Amino acid sequence: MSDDRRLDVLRAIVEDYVATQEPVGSRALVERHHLGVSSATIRGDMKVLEDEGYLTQPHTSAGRIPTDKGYRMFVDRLATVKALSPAERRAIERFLSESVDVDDIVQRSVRVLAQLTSQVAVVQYPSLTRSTVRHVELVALDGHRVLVVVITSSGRVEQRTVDLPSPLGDRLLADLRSRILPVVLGVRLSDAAVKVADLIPAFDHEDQPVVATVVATLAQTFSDERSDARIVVGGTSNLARFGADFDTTVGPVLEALEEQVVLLKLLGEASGGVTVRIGGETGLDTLAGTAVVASAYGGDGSRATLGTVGPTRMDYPGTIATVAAVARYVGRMLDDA
Amino acid sequence: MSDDRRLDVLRAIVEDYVATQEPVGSRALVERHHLGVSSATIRGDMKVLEDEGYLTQPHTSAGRIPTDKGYRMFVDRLATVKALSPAERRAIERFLSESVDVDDIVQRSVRVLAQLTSQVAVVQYPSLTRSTVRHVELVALDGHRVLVVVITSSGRVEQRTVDLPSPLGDRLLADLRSRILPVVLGVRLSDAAVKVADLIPAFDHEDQPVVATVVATLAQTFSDERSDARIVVGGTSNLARFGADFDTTVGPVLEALEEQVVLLKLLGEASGGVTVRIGGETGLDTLAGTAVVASAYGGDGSRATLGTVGPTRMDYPGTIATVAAVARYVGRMLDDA
DNA sequence: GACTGGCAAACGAGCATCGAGAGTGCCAGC
DNA sequence: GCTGGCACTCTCGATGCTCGTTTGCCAGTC
Repeated sequence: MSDDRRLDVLRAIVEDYVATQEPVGSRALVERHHLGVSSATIRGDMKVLEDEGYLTQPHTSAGRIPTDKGYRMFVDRLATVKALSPAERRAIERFLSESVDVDDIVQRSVRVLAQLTSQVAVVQYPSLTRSTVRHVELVALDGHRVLVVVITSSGRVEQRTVDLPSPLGDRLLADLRSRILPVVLGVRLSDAAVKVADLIPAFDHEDQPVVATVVATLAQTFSDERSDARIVVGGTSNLARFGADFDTTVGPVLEALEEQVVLLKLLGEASGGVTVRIGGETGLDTLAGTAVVASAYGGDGSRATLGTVGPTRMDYPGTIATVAAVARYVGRMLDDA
Repeated sequence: MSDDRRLDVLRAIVEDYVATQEPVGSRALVERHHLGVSSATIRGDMKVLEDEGYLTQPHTSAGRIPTDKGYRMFVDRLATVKALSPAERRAIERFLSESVDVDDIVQRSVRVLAQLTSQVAVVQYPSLTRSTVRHVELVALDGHRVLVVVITSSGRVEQRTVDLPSPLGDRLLADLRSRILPVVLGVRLSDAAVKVADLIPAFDHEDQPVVATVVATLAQTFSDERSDARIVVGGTSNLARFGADFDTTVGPVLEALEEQVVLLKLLGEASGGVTVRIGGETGLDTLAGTAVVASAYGGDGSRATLGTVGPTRMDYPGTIATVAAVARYVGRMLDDA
């Protein structure tokens, strides 16, 4: 028995099922794809594929549909890479190139991704921890409060208000500013937090409480967890494609999309290229039937993850190509900026 | 015939229908509410109410459900104001009071609103146009680019990068900064744009092109439309309560929630207190069956709108109370900050 | 005059039945 | 190793039935 043909059958089934959303039977298969054999032979192959766990049937008298394992095999060994059409390429490039700032880039990537894949798009904000400090500003609001603003090399601006234990004079504020800047400029955020802390002893003893308060907030801003966890979701109306049943499919997905923590777990730590997680591989039981296609983007200064969430029965080659392309463009834009 | 009783009947029907989600018949009505009359009498009243357009029946042998007009009447004249439970009050106050900045406030209000109402929550970012300039910072990135940062009285930070036509020296940058600040500090954003433009002639003729570029960006940042239109949505998984049918109910709502323009229209210009829009009153045909409860929040410095989107068969008194309470707290927090 | 009890009529929801159609699994034969 | 053929299984849609709910109305009562 030819192993090759069995894999061809698996590929054909995945492709047909993705296209029609209906279980595919042996007859339909031989009609659509010109495999050189009869339906009976295909039936034999299908049986073997089912025994090996790549296919399953919803019920006896229906065709077969791929299992998660089947999709996995398809993605790993069977799918042929689909190049993006020039039109899509241009669409991505043009739309993203109009962005005016980081917020805008993220916003636009979500839109493009959702639009092109017809799935739910998820984009994580560029990570701060690896980027460096470009500027720090301290603004006195009134006697008792100071606004701390940190601008990073990735173009993000973080601000925080500090309530002071005692008033902070203009002289001290200027002093603070002039001492902080040279120490942190161009330094990685993760390291900057430590460096500013070292400054405290250099101030007059009586000023130290106030200075410490400001510095603490500054350090907190540097190592801000929230911004790292910030994620934007779009294209939720594409959930319509998931399936009719709200309670078992769409509901759980919507819930997952609202939880930052869950989302982060979903995107996972994409290492190099595009990562595909199918069904149980997402690590979330409630998301059976969904798959995640994710990719890291950006250089060292702004590394983070972006991707799509869709039904396991999705167009993997197309989705992978789109995610990869968007990740590439977004990365380029951030590194240029 | 007592008009009062008919209205009681309408109220009872709305309340029962909201509670059970099922058409309510005359018998069930007399059993649950101790109106002092028999079901036959109620039937008569119901008939009249239907003729007047407050009720309708899905089919002949079913009970009645309220029409949009019925809900309208209920909201306007029948609903008794439901005070928030102390627990809810505390929940709102505690959760919101932990916010560290404006982003956080908005984020948290969405969460609270969605949680307490079990509906989709929508919060518009505090408007910038009415707030004033608290600080302006110009940071030289390299010879050819300057980062413009504007901090507003409402605590928002807007930044923009400017590509310069020619290099901008430190001296000129400092000069620019020192001239801009006194002119715009404490001035409304809408007015500040004009004031900075007046500064250009004061500079050396050769410097004017560079200055003009920076000033133009600054003006643009002051009158930034995007931030005004920024809206955060949450609790979409509560759409499960809308109804089973995805294509006709949930889908369109999700689509509407993705479109900023539509959302803005939905929130509308809430004037004083809480505004309720029922069904067609939203002005969007695709959103039949949905109602919007919205309220303006914030003082002059940060006025904007927030609210919830839910099915017309919602707990109006509860939702109205919650929206009002959240709007009040959010407004207070912003005005304090 | 307003309310009540009773009753026929209307209608959807649920259930069982039935036939059509699709697909499988297997076997004997090439 | 592949093929045609055939019995078997199972879902899906249509049909027809019953049951329960609710209405609308009318004659009678307070």
